[in-house]
Amino acid sequence: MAKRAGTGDLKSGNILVPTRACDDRSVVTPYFICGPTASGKSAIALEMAEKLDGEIVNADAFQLYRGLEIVSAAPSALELARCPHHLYGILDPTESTDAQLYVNLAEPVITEIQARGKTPIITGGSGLYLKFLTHGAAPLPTADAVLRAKMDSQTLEELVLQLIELDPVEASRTALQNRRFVSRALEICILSDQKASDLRDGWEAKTAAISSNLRGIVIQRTRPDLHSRIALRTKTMLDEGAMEEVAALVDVSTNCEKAIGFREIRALLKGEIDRPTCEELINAATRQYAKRQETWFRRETWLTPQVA
RNA sequence: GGCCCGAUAGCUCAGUCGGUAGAGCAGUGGAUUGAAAAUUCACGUGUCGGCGGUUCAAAUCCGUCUCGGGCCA
Repeated sequence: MAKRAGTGDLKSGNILVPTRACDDRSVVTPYFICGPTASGKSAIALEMAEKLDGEIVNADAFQLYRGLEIVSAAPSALELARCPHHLYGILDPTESTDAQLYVNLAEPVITEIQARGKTPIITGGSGLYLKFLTHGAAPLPTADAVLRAKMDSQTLEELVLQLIELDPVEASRTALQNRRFVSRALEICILSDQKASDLRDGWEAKTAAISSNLRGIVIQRTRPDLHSRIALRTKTMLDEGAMEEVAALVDVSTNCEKAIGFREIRALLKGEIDRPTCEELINAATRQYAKRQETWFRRETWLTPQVA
């Protein structure tokens, strides 16, 4: 395992690449394949796996789930057979997950692949998960379900006032209209009994140098191309069992039920909407998601754009 | 053929007493460190169906034509 010097208490994001200092050639640098949904990451990942003698590691928040294969557009059995795949269908739909949990799952898998002398091909579109994996997590307390439930019952204004009182600096940096961001900042203050602004402060500087040692691509397509691929995929999903899949998912975590298509297909199953409406709702949600992903990956300048 | 209703942003529609128009959705751009397929911010010029007319001024009133939808023949 290569440990980067000078990253201090960074828990992760520093074990994946050889350090420049020792230039450890025995560690195989992972290869990242990113891009918006429906851009064709899986196909390229398979190609790369064959070219680089690699194994594929999932970086998609919803393909982690078992029983959500069709809706989450996970690799098919045929694709899975072409090379070793990791972290697909490993969570129960009743479970929740988060970025740190993902890293905890992914890091051992990646180092193990490296230990076998194979190339980890990390592919997926969950920007935050990838960011945690590549750049590590700030030393912050983990989410607390009880506290979150309590905060969910408060108005945004109440939360904002509390944050301003506990940590005015963090409040000034936070988008105060964004309930998620406000409650997370507040949660950090309450759980750690420290200021979120202090805890987050040094972190960004520490991660600044990491990008230069990462390698990977971000797949780019024109919007019309991407939109037509999305429409085709939605149609295929619905034609090939997405309704049965959702019907079978009775007990799901609130996390899991946020999968695009889940609510829409449930409404279709209940007869609240018709098939064309369902398809269009899924398409629109997917297009919007793809746009957000493009915005996210645009900032990951270490990724080499690859026009598909 | 006669009568009635409608025609306004890509879509669905609002628009008061005449003062040249604005919502939702879609779309575009941004943010983003433990819910992220989440959450959130910003962005609205369009022959107001066409042509005439009245008026200082027409999406708005009048006439007429076109296209929908309905009712009566």
